[in-house]
Amino acid sequence: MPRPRTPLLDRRRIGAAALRLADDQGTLTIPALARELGVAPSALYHHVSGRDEIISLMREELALETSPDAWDPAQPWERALEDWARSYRAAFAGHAGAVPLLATAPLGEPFLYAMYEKVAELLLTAGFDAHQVMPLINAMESFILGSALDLVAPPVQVADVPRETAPHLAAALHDIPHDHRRAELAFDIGLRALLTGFRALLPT
Amino acid sequence: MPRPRTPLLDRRRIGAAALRLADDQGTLTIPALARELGVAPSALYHHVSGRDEIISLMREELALETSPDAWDPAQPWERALEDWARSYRAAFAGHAGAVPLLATAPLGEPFLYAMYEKVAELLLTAGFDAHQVMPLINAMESFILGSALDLVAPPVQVADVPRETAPHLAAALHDIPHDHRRAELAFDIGLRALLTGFRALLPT
DNA sequence: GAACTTTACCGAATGACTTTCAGTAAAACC
DNA sequence: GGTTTTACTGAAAGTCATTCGGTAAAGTTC
Repeated sequence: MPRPRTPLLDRRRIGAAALRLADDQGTLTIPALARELGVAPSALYHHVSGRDEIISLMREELALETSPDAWDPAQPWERALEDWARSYRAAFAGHAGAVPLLATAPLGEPFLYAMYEKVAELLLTAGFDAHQVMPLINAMESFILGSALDLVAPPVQVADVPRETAPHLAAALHDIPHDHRRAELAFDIGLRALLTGFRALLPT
Repeated sequence: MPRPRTPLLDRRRIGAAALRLADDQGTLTIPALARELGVAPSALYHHVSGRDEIISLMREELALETSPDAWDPAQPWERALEDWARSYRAAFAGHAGAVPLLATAPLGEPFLYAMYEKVAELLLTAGFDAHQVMPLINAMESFILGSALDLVAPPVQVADVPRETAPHLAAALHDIPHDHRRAELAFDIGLRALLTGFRALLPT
């Protein structure tokens, strides 16, 4: 009830607990988060302005958890870009339950600028036109974010598709896995296509 | 208070009003939706099972509003696929405020099967391997959905980027518009890259 | 066309949620 | 040692989604 001997909360702990909670519950509520942290709900408001800021802290935590050496800008640009995209998506995939929460109040935050800088340098030194760099980064990010959402999307169920009215769809669905590999297949083919398309933009 | 002479509600009206409301308010609440429709909040529950179903109706309404002849499968596959992607994204862009709501409980609904069937036929007759078709569709969809979210994402502000610590990012941000054209540039370059990459998958 | 059933709404109530604010006592500072 | 700051609690306000019993019109059956 009084001030505790040693602080129970800080922004880092709040973000981490929120991410953990959202990941396995699929939702984030202040009472549940407070319970997880062993404090009263109102205590949180001495550290953050509200729920939205907690979600921002979750993204920050996600970024901190992602190892910064997951990709190396010194490699050939295609390989480096691919590694970046994969590690970015893997960060989301590691907290699939929280993806809907993280995806919707999107990514304009200053702590991402270091990442953008690294990718921008990569693309500029690879020879891309300066005017193309941000659109390229944004396109990649859109694909990655969309793929993260796809990860938690309900798959098209083969059984639901009437073979008479949708024969081509039924054929395309044949042998497609229904677990996480479905989304991975889509991510793989899309990522490779993007990289191929990007390469074609380079001056020869 | 009694039963009205003529019904005030049906699922179509609910979906349309919800989409309109979410689009310009950015949020969807049952009381606000009921007010928009001129009924008590509880009246809605005689037509839908709950808020989630209303969101599903919003997507259905979005699909209905999208003109089905926006793209023609009889055209060359690259052109047809591009038109499909553009009309798909345009549907989201026409209700940008509702995108966060529509994006998160995604697209596994039966009323989309007709669209999938059309695209599947397109890709199969174009000569793509049957095993590639669903991954290709999913990848496209992820990119489109991510691009729709990007539409409402706060852009990286050039002013926030310190030129000393992020020189390449600052260079890449030079001359990049801050309005909707930013997202369009990214969508354009990404879409073209995907199409180029897809073409490379075809057997010669 | 009268009795019955069904339908489409209202109003009130419940429980969960976010957020605010006035205490409170320990910590930190001088 | 006294004052101020800090980090919490507890209660309360306001909103939301959802449920349920009531009501009178619409539809249905004979």
